[in-house]
Amino acid sequence: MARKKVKLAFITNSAARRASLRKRKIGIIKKAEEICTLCDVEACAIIFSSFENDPPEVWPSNLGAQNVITKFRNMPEVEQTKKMANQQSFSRERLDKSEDHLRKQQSDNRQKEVAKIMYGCLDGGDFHHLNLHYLKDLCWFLNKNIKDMTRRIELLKEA
Amino acid sequence: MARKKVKLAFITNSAARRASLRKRKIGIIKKAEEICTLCDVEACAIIFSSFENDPPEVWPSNLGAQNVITKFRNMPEVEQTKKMANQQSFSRERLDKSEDHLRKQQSDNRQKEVAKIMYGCLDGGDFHHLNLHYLKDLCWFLNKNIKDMTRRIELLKEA
DNA sequence: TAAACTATCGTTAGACA
DNA sequence: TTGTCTAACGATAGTTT
Repeated sequence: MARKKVKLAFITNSAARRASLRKRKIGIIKKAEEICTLCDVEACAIIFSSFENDPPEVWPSNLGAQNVITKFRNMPEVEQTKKMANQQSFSRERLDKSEDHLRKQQSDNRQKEVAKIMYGCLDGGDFHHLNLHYLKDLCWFLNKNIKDMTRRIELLKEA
Repeated sequence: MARKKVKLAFITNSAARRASLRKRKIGIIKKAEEICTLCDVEACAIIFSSFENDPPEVWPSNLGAQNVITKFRNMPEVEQTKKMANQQSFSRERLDKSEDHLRKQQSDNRQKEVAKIMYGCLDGGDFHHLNLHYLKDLCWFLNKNIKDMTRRIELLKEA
């Protein structure tokens, strides 16, 4: 995309690949932030580097991503795949049941986690000892709440 | 980004917002495909439209995303958040336990789902009755297997 | 509404520090 | 290795179908 039209294929040179990955990860996340701001969507992105001990890039934060994932999993996907081959209907039914159970547990876990964080905030604790990972989550969570509250204030103003 | 430098804020005009969302979703997914091809990463993206009955954009496919999500959830996130405030250690411990249980179930479900699809393939069934959603999943799954096999062949050649 | 178009803005490959 | 620079490539806002 610069100085030369790049061929869309695996970059064999691992230093160049690493450099490209680093830049493009930043690019994608910027795009994600833009679409979020401009169009007010809920979204998440997870990128696992192929370089073994790199941590995955998780956007907008660990917690933020998990929230979107939960919403995604709670979708009625079942409706879309229900009309599959009859021969598969039995195992499909068992799977659906197991998935429903899983989804319920996920919702419960999410609620517990969110509550825990909220309590942590309300405790008026000192957050200096928390690591970056957790702070990123917390930041996302607070931003989300501010956004929701702003929206509710706007609605009240209109009424 | 064209004809005019756009202000990075919520687009109040809903027709314009919708148009922007449509274009930018395509853009992001293209970027995701590129980073995947160039740098060989495992990644997924989920975008929920704020327009109510739009289905969410899920890339690379429903199944593909779920696979990445499972990998993400199986990460030792616990390690990163373990050293939180002591006052929270008890609920944290309970949560960890519950999360571990959840992860195990997710892995199990994933395995069942993948097996189900594989069996469907091996049955030599007719896929014409399947909907686009499921075909996208299947396509992703087969591509993944081809990629893995190609890699194994390359390794064998070297040896 | 959604395509197609295209001028303009944004991204990034390659070179260097 | 990562950060900065910038020419060239790519994405997209606004406009027209």
